[in-house]
This record gives sequence, structure tokens and C-alpha cells, in this order.
Amino acid sequence: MTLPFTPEQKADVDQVLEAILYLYTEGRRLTKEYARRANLTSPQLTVLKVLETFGDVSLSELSERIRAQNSTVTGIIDRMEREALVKRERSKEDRRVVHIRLTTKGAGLARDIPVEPMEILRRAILSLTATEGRELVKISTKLAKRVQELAQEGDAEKKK
Amino acid sequence: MTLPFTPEQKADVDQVLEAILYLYTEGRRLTKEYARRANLTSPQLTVLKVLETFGDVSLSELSERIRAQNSTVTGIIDRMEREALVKRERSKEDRRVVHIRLTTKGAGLARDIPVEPMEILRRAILSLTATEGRELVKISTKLAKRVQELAQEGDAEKKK
DNA sequence: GCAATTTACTTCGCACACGAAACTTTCGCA
DNA sequence: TGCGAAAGTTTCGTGTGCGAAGTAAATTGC
Repeated sequence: MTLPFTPEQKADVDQVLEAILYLYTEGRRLTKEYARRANLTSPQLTVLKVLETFGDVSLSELSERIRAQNSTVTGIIDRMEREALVKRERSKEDRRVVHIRLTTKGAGLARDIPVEPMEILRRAILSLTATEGRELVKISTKLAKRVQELAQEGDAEKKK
Repeated sequence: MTLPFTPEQKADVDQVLEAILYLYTEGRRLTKEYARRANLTSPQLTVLKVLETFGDVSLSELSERIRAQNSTVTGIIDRMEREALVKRERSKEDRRVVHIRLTTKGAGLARDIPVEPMEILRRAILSLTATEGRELVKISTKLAKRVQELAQEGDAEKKK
């Protein structure tokens, strides 16, 4: 399954892996740092910015946007409600749905924090040249597709 | 601070961000899936592979290798010791140090699991053409450097 | 119409993950 | 020698993060 490859290729792969790992961990560190200054946790800052951008959303919509399970978001909203940053409001059209809304305090805090999570990575990508940008779009898309294929092979294997 | 940019650029940036996010979350999902098949959690699988590769290490060394805090690793090792996958051994040279060692059961399990975390991403990168590979090395390194610069600006700002 | 299914959310149990504080052992140095 | 600082680890408190099971409301199928 594993193809032979040269030492140079191996070094290249390691360098790319290291860069990706760095981008990820540094992104997390920065988000956490910005959140800490406002006495928030990272996911709480993310939720605040989602609500500021999109207005009221249901809990499920929120879960999708921040890519977490409903059960996780329930806990996050519990704690944010305790701090009076958000309010839960049962929908009138569909009484299963809960809308999450910023309180005045929450909205003020969101305004005071200029930085969205991912903003730094976004700006770093914008600093690339046009050619590099196009290449990166092409390569990262291809990588994602290839990972998807490899994942499916792996998933198929597990059934046996 | 934010420069003006065209809608096309914005779409490109979003696509790259999405691809990176996908690569990361899918990588985590896959690692977790492989671990689950062996009744392990992701960090436990990582620890098993580190111990298989490097032999006995101190708890602090292990923490560095898996990029987690000592206090986090203490808990992981507690649970793995409970499952008889590893053993703690107080060092004889420096009695502050605890060495973590695979048990026979742990070593056997490590041998049975062929997949290292990150292996799929590694293989996806290897499937790129030589030209794409070189470009990716160049761009990802540049991105990492740019993020580092932006992060330092942000850190400097926090002192005021 | 209404039983069966689906959807939206919550609860529970477990495993990280981190920072601060405590604890033990070792080291440095007066 | 002896004592305070430093190193390595653990403990504690809080906050995610996930999956399974539970509840209530809405939808579907017949």
C-alpha cells in the first residue's frame, strides 16, 4: 500500500505536516488568548461572533456553524446564559426549537472584541501573491478530496 | 488594518479555510475511528505509538511529544494504567521522574494497529505531483511564517 | 385520525484539556 | 550541612466534546 519514496520527499511531507500542525495549534492559541482577555473561553467567543453576525439562530443551526454536537452546545449555552451573555427563547412556530439571542451585555461584549476566530489565518492567506493563492486553492482542494477518498477506503475496510 | 479585496479573493480564502478545516476535522475523525476499533481513545492511541517508537519516556517527555500539558497526560496514563496498557516506574537516577513503559498487552496492541495518526494526511500529500508538492512546501511555510508575524503583532498589542 | 417515525433539544457518563496550587525529590550554594 | 529554589509530577476546578438514551413536539404513512 505504501509507495516507496525518496528521503527528500519524506522531508517535504514532514515540513508540510509541521506547518499545518503549527497553523492549527497557533490558531487555537490565539483564539484562546483573545477570549481570555474578555473572560471568555474559545467556543464562547465563537458563539458570540456567530450571533453577532447572523442574529438569532436555533441551537441546531449554531451547532452546525461551530461544528459541534448539540449536546456540546447545550452546555456552552447553559454557561453563557448563567453569565447573562445570551438568552434562550422557545420558538412560537415550532415549539421544539430554541432560539439563542444575545443579551445587551452579550452584544456589547461582542462589539468590544474586534477579532473573529480564524481572522489571522484569513489575513495570512490574503497576504499571499495571486499566483500562490490560486495554487493553494487548487492544492488544498485536491488534498481534501484525496483525504476523502482514503477515508472511504478505510471506512469500507472496517465492515469486514 | 483590513485591506479591501475582491469577492473572488474572498471566495478563494473561504474555500481554502474550508479545506483546511476539513483536513483537520477529518483527520481527527479518522484517528478516532481507528482508535475506537481497538477500544482506545485518540490520545491513548497516540501514546501507544509514541511508546512503541521511542521506548520508555518520562511523563514530561511524553507531554511534549503529544503536545499536551503534564496534568492532561497524568489522566491519560491513569486510565491506560487501569487498562494495564502501560506501567509507571519511578526512575532510580532521579526519583522525581516517572518512566512510562508499555506492558506486554500494550506492546501487542500497538503492534496490531498499523495506522499512525496523521498517516492518511501524509499519504494524501504524497499523492500530489512533484510540482504541487514543492509549491505546497513553499506556500505552507510562508503561511506559517506570516501567521507567526501576525500573532506577534497581536501579542504586542495585549501589553498595553 | 392516529400510530410510527423523525426532529430538536436535554441529560448523563466518560475522556480530554488546561491553569493554578500542592507535593515530593533533587540541586545549588552559602 | 542545611535550606531555599527548581524540577517533575499530581491534584483540583472548570470547561469543552462526544455518543447514547430520554423527552416533547411535529410530521408522515396508512
